[in-house]
Amino acid sequence: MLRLPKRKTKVRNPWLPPVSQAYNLASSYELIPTDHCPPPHPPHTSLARLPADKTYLPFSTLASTVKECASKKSLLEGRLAHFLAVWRGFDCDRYMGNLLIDMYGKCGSLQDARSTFDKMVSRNLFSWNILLSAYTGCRCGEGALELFSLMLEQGTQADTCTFSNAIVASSILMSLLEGRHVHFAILNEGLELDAHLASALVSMYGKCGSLEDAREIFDSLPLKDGVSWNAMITAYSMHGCHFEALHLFQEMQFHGVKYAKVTFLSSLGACSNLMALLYGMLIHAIIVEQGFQFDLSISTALISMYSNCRSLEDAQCVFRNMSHHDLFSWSAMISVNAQHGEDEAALSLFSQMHQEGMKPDRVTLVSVLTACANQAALVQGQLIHANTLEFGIEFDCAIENSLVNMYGKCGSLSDTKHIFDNMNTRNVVSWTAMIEVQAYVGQAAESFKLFHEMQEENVGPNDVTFVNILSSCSHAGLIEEGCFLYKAMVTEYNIESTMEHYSSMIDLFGRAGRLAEADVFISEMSIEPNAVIWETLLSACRVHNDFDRGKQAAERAILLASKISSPYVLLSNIYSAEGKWDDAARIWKSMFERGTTGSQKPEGGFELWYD
DNA sequence: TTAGGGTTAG
Repeated sequence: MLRLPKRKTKVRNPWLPPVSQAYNLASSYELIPTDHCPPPHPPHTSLARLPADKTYLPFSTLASTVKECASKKSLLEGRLAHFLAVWRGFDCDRYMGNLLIDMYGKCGSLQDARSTFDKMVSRNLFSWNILLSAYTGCRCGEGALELFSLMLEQGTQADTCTFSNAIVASSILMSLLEGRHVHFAILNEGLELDAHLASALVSMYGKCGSLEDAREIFDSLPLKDGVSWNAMITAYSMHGCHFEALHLFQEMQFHGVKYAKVTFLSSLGACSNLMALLYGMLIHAIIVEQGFQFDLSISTALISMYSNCRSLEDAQCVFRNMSHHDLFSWSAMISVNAQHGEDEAALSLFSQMHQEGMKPDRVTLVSVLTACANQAALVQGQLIHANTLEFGIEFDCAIENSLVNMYGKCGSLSDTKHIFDNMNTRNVVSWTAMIEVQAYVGQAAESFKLFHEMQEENVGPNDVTFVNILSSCSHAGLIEEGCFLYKAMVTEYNIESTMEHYSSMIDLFGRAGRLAEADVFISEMSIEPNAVIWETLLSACRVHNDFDRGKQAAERAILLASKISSPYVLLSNIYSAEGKWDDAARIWKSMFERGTTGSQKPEGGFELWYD
């Protein structure tokens, strides 16, 4: 690490008395715990292995060592350099003190940074600013704002760097009030916004939910750099304004601003949310053009984007083309496969990951347990359950929820109950998973009991809880209870009906043969019914021999999803039941003519880009 | 000589 001048005299042992004295001195500065004896040999660092004359290092060499330790985030060597600075008496120097505070901050040791600052004989604006950025760097917003107030109290004049840090501290705390106070102070000082300060303000207002303020500052900037653009794009994506985020992405190119990794990650997130496959592919092309395609986090974001845009094949292609995989990309691909119903592939990826020596974390386990649940792969699920602690993962609510789901779907009710009953904390997902299991095995009474118990324990039901409880009513033929709960969901719990709720209600009426009521329910839906709704009605019509209504439902279902085979089959069954064999044959023929299901994507692929 | 903004992926 250090480049030292060669010494002519040989020093036998560098750790003789003078160093011990320095060590004690360092201990008195709380650099080294006082109960720690001086080491018989120097600590194992590259700095310590250097010749003895390191104890007589010139100031400039020590200063650059401290800087290097800061950039390498090497706390141990940084401490040693501090120790040597104390020994040489350089620690009283303000410049050295500032460097040391910065080093400790960058190495994440806020306590050391603070104690070095507190022991400084003389401080300047740099010292305050460096300590402030140490606080914000360690995401300690409260400490940073306290220091900011202390600084103003002591009459130190703040500059743009100080304010910039105070703004960052407010956004760490997500405190719009604090942020506005600091902004007001900046205006009061009459300071001009530089790029740093402006981006910090844009980001703070964005994080605190005041997009108008963020945009106003962004628009007022005469010269915007990449960071300002990224701050604004991130603000939009954070608040679901995905169109605006993508619009800025385009504008950025128009203004000739260079894209950065962050830009790609947030814009890919926007494409994911909008399910904008074509736009996502366009961004993928730019990523490849600018050489970002080998970045692990960008590749993982691409996998996620393609998966959300329902293009599993493209997600797999990105994964295949990665030079190596980290925990994030493995977990993403396992989760993507599980989400697309490719549970066997998810399990095989998990074992491949294991073979390659990659240890899973809790997120991986949650995904792989979902795959086990969907596959009803009890043995594999049990194996993963048994190895959880061995993977170094402690049981928490999320893992236990996945286990409840897995054992439930695998039909092992006693294991499900055992896990559920022994959980330390149960959230809405835990209760909902348990209600689903009971609904699945047809125990409506049990699911109602759980529904009441969860509320007694102050856990409110969510939209998914209602999907399961309604499905439980439907399976048990409890029409009135189902209608009552649906009404309560909308009026008392203020939960908006989703397509799943509507589908459950149609199923509820349909199973009971109350087809006219189901029809009325569909006509009163607040959203346009999709193919699943019509198909649910169609199956009920087939069971209860209401052929005319069934034909109408089938027509609607086919109109909305012409490539799904089930409505054709059901309609042809209706015609067969009526003895209309020609019509039945006509439907079969049109089903084959129209082809099968599959996602549509533009011609050509990007496999070639990676060659 | 020393400091500051965007942290996004499962």
